[in-house]
Amino acid sequence: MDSTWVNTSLGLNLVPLCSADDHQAPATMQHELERDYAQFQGNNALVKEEQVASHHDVLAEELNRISVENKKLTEMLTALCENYNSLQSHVRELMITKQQQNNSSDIYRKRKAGSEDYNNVIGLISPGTNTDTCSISDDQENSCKRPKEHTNLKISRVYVRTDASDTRLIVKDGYQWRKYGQKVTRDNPSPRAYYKCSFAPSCPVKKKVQKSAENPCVLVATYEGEHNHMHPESRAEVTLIAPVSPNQNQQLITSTPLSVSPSMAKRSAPPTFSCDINRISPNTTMCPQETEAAAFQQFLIQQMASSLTKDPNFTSALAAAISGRISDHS
DNA sequence: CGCGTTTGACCAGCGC
DNA sequence: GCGCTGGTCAAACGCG
Repeated sequence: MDSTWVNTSLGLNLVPLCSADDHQAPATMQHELERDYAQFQGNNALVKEEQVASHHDVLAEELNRISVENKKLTEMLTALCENYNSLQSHVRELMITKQQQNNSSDIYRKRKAGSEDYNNVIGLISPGTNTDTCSISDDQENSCKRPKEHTNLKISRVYVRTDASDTRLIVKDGYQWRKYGQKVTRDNPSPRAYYKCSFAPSCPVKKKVQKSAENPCVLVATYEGEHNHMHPESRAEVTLIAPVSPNQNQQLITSTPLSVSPSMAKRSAPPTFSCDINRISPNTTMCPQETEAAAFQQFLIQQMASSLTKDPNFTSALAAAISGRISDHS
């Protein structure tokens, strides 16, 4: 990796340090400067050459030190990129493994397998409560649906973080939904709510919302079908809703389809995730695919930042660089 | 009064 | 065939 673009300057913009004892009157300081200048003029030419040579040595030493520091930072950046790539490939392998398991197993013909899959995905993407939410597109889940009714149904899931105490099964995604049923399922104490898209009478999209069995702070919204109409709002509410709001304590972050979907498998190249951070802010207009991509990028960035701060080599090198800068100026 | 929600009943698929 | 389960329907209800 080319290191020339890496700015090794810490940008501290330090002024020459002086001790507390040096707070002298300006007149005194000027007097000392004049005395030093007189001494300087009094030196012979040999002394001047020695001083220039000494100064040159100092500069050369400084240059070497910066070069070493630059090299060290470049190595760390390279290692970071390698870790990022390995993490990405690991996630991809997990997705492929899961897809293969789905293909090879008949359990997804069973109805209950669908809800088990919910929990598996949650455990895979957010093993703890530290992560927010994500979604996957899952065309393959068709296999666990009634084959006569759902032949070309597009199914996607969105995970929404909410209050565990919030019993409302509401996921704001900008569309208009009409609730037509609620059911308590066998493997989850939380009821499942059934919604139909009510924006267009002929819209076939349905939505199921249920709290995760493992993490009651997570709402799982399953979308079936595709809308045959435009989004009802130009500014969709598929947004991150600030948790400070007491009534709408929801944080919806979706991710790039992690995919288990045949559509993903058809792609010529595996999905890649750039390092651009698209901060999801309130009232951001984003389609579900865009929010998924942005959220997954953010998830990866958080993972990278977390691993960086936990890396003792990185923190020690950073501390050394800062202290080196300070000592140089003092 | 219109619209959305609630909730018990009903239907269909699946396993035993 | 029976029971279990998920999904859907529709009457009752509440709210603005």
